Amino acid sequence: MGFAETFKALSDPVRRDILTLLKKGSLSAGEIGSHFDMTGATISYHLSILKKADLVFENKQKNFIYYELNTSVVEEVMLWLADLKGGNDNEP
Amino acid sequence: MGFAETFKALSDPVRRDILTLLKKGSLSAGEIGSHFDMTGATISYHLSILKKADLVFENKQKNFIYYELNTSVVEEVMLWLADLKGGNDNEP
DNA sequence: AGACTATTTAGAAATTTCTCTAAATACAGG
DNA sequence: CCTGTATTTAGAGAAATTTCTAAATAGTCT
Repeated sequence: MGFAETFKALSDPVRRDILTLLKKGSLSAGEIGSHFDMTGATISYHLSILKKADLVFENKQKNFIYYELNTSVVEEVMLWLADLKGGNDNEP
Repeated sequence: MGFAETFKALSDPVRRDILTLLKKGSLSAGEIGSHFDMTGATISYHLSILKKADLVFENKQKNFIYYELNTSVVEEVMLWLADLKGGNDNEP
């Protein structure tokens, strides 16, 4: 719930690739994992970081867990950057 | 020159604070350092990372080095995020 | 040139991050 | 209930990051 966690989450290439994958729609942990050359445990670790940063949320169905992009947090990060760039001094 | 470096650079709170400081205008390394409770060497390390990520550029004057925010890279990051969020599939 | 100031570089220690293997949990379906 | 599949948790090792102190550069000014 702070930018710290969000930016940290975005700082890893694997996690950014996961988010890009999720752009087209929700995917199960296994489906996500199949795009990478790493164990499911490692993917699970990355997903947990994205989840803690609120960049994704999960959706249990059967015994699959589907992950979905949380665009509202992406938007918050964009606002932070816009403020940095814009130099508008009216952000609290 | 890649997002990897840029996001990594943005992932540290000290470096984000430096960028926020630079929002109001350019500052010398020493002036930046005076806002933090760390040695000048550590600030220099953070500045080098921001510089490698092209998030700031430097400007020598007398024997001071002034650092300035590079808003164009901030904009590139915003575009990446906009694409992620928007799901507009027209980005090359 | 010499002294002084500003900043960076080098090396080392503490901490954090990423990845793996192995084991645990959760749940579905016969 | 038992077996099988999907995912997470725990523990450990390797690699990267952050910070410090001490020393090196670079440039100014008398």
